[in-house]
Amino acid sequence: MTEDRVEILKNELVKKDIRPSYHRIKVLEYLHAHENHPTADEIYAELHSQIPTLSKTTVYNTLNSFVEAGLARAISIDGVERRFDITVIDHGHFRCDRCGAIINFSIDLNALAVHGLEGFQVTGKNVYFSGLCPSCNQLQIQEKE
Amino acid sequence: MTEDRVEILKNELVKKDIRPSYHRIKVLEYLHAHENHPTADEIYAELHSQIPTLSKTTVYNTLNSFVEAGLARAISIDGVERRFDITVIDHGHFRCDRCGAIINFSIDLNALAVHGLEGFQVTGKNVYFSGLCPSCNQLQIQEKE
DNA sequence: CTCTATAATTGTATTAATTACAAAAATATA
DNA sequence: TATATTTTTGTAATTAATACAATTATAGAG
Ligand SMILES: [Mn+2]
Ligand SMILES: [Mn+2]
Ligand SMILES: [Zn+2]
Ligand SMILES: [Zn+2]
Repeated sequence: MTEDRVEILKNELVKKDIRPSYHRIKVLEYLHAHENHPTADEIYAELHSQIPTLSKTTVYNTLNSFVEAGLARAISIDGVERRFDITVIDHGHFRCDRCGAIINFSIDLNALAVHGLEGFQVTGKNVYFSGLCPSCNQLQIQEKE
Repeated sequence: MTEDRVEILKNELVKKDIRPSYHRIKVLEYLHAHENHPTADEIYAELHSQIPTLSKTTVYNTLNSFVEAGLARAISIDGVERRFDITVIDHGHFRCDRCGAIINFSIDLNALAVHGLEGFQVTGKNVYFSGLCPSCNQLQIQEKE
């Protein structure tokens, strides 16, 4: 990890009024390096192997503060565990029912016609699709033969 | 509960290949009477007061079988607990960050332009919005004064 | 109707994600 | 340097949901 890379991460935190502690930088770095929607536990497992003193509570606290500050977003597509995503711009999430993979897709939410939310202040939008990813779809077809 | 009402509920279950046991009819009846997206625990609490022998496991089993059969849908908008909805036709869900109310809204999902899911088989679609409902929005404004 | 196989239900134990909280360590400020 | 504040730790608690074996109810055969 180069010095200026750390500076960029620090700056990202400071801009959101989050003090750039060592652990917070590490969590943020992890999120940038793993955009496949990791769980808190996956983040902890990886970072704990590098930083043996790291506590799981710190990982949870850090992730929650990131979400609250709008630096990351939490997605709860399967209802079992929350996952974290450093990409906060609007996009949808597809979850494969078979292999569990979570894949981004692009959507134009502004084009979505909505009725019944007159007078509501909408601040968050999540679109979750589910089904079978291409490879699992193939496997499913082969099994039926 | 009139006799023919029970017959209609029974028929609804049989059509989905679910045997119409007493408990299952009661859970289905509850879902029709409470379309405000109850949790498994809320359903259990109410039915348990009428049927003291009812087990929570039965409520969970029943709800899961309803979802699997496409008779109801599960929504996990807050990431904490699953909620159940007897309305399976496409609609979005708004959750108020302040009072926790979950409100339906109508959407035209077919009009939603999606890119990045070529080759995927999409079988489920969920749209979750969040923010402030009209009354909570008013309260929020008043507090800031 | 009686017997038996199958399905449904119960109740308890267990799992697992997340939070609560107080003590300890680190950091910033005077 | 001394003190106040923030961060982190570690453990305990919470809680939604599932696992599973025992019990009860139901349906079909004879
Ligand atoms: Mn994403
Ligand atoms: Mn609904
Ligand atoms: Zn897959
Ligand atoms: Zn509200």
